[in-house]
Amino acid sequence: MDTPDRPRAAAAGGGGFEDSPVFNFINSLSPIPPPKPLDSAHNVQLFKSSDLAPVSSIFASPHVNPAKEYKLPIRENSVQFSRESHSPNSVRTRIGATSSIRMIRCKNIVSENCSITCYLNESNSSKSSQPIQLCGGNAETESDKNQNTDGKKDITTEQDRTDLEFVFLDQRGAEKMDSSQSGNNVCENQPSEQHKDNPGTCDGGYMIAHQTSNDMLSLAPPFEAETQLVNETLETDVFSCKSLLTDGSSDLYIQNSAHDPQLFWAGAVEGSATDYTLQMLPGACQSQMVPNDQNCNKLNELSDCMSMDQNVSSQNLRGMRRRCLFDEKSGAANKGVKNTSVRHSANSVTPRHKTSSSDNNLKALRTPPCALPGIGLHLNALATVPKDKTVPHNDTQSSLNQASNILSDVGSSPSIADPHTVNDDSSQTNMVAHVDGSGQGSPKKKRHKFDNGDDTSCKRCSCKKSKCLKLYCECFHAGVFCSEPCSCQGCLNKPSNMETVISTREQIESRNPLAFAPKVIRTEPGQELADDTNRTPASARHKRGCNCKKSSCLKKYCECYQGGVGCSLSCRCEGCKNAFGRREGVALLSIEEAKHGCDQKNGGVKEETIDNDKQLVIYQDTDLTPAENLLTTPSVVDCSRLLVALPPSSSKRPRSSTKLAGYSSRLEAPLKSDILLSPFESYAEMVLGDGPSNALKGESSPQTSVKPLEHIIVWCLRLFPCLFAVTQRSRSPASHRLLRSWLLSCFTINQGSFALAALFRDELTFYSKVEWLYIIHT
DNA sequence: GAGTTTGAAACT
DNA sequence: CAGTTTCAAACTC
Repeated sequence: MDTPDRPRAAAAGGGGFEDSPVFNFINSLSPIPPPKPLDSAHNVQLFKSSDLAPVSSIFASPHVNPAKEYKLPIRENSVQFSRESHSPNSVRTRIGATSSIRMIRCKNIVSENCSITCYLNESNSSKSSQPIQLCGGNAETESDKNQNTDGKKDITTEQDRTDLEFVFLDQRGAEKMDSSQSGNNVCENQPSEQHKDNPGTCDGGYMIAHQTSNDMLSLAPPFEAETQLVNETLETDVFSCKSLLTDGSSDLYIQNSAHDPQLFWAGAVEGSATDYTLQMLPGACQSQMVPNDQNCNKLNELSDCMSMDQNVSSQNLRGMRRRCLFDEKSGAANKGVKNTSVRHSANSVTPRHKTSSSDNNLKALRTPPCALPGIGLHLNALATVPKDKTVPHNDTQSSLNQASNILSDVGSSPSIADPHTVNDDSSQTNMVAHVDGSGQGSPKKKRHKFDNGDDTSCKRCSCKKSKCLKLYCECFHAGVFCSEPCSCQGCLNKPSNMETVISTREQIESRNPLAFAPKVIRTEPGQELADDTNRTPASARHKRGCNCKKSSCLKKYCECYQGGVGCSLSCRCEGCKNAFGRREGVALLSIEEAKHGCDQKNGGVKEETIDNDKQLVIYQDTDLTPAENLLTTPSVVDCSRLLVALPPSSSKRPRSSTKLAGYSSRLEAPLKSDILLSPFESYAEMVLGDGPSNALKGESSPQTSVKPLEHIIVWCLRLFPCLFAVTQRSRSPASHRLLRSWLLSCFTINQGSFALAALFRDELTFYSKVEWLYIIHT
């Protein structure tokens, strides 16, 4: 394990990427490269073959799914902030995970005197990092340099003076940035007219802060060059979180790449893991900034720094999308709300100014709820959704979901919110719109279903006495700010009360670390949503069991039922009749059957139709067991727990054996795939030392020769090849050390698994483009 | 839409 | 940790 220094082995092109033909090729690509069907297909296939990831979604080419394309604007629009609207409150942010990214729009930053040095990747020509001087507030710059160390303090301090609002964006935010469809520009979402013509031009100034420890950051960049950029940036402290915070003079808004600001808290929905992660991380915040206004041109390139070059190719878009999944999900509700507008402006994004002018309040954010930072919140939450609530899901997108779900499984996540995730898919979009339309006049309940779908979307709570600062409040629980749709009274769950909200969350979390964890954790991500789908339903577990007495676990009072999962041994329910699986251990199938399935060790996924319910029962690959064991309640460990029955609504879903087959292959393939396996092995060896390869191959039971932690790592790597790829590309020994230490620390704390999950998820998300490169290179 | 039921969260 | 109270969602009418 202590071999961080080891050379990244053979895998993926062990050589420096920047030197590789692929790298050169990528750099030479025009910002708006033509789609490459073959590549995408290839990529998809590769991923499918792997356990992980749903590459397909990641790399889905825009062309393939036009609908998605126009979706991006939606999300971005979903949250609209006006400049003026930002509240004077300072927000204390936390980094949900290593890769959490903050995007902050700097008001008039350009006009300010501050000089900011950024290393940007020139989209086309200038490849590597070039320092860019931005004008901002001097104070910022200096403060950054001096104050990097303690972001929190700085932030707090700032509160006093502050005009600043901080929102920590998780990767989603980054994704958004990346998401610039046409131009790779941060500005992508900006008014279409402007941007299309001038990809490089942004009217607004945005600052993107990437919060992570320096080390972590260094890890992140797939390529040395990028890494270097980041590191340099960090070193210079040009944009440390502190600096941003410290600069009281400047108005900072949080915005996503789009003009319309969206607030996302890192790990908003997710569980407590985030917190831990943060704590573990070395404190410095790193940031990348994207300037607003005219300077955007230069700054646009920053986005590249964050996640590969968008320039790279159309594939970037895919990556974007994939990353965007979180957002999209979160934005589901928003979509619904703004759906109409979205349609109208399919291509154009609402200028932030519009919003700003109209909304001065944070409420402007209504559409996109803000995920609360920090404590207990994280992305994992993509959640479980009762089938009936779920929105159709696109295969391609599923990749992320899978990953996230898996993680969430592993960890806790948040999701509370659970359910109702929305996908990028065009179909999804339609669905959302449809729903939305129906919901517009519909009562709160109906709206609820959809809103909940989004992890980060507003839950439309109607709290009266809790002030939306207790778990009773769905919004609070989900880590989002209450917004317009809410009918709460005396609500304190607002950006203006950040401190209160955060402290309250901390309090609650300290009491119960799992408080913000999702009630139901799914093993497989988002697939459950699938409409189209064939997607296998995810298996799910309970964070903690239900305690139903009168509802017989047949109503939504039951968390398990609501989450679309069966009750488990961890439940304390009485008279359980959960349609998704009874507590006694038998869901739709008898335990024996389940065990039989496990024994067969088909590994893959088996699909069975249950005549009675027309539900799908899936046996999950037992390979996952090790990790699950760590993360699961002991009581739930047996094979039966892996059973998942789709909610009744799912019965409608068409089941395509084809896709299922694909899925199964995905699960199985990784082990068999030379392409992926090899890298993993090398990585495993690097990290774990000799011998792990077997574990990776599945030849030996993990427990056999690998220590628990190591085993987990191996498992994670199997699940997230991209992580491997990323780490492998990170040449910095420090990166490896950091990764290792981080993993270790994750497990030293309670719920470390959650943190781990968050870590990996973030890595996955953040580096999706790297993945792409990796695939190509391979 | 109002009232009831329910079970989780909060409190003691 | 158990019992009670509070709370807001789910549900019913």
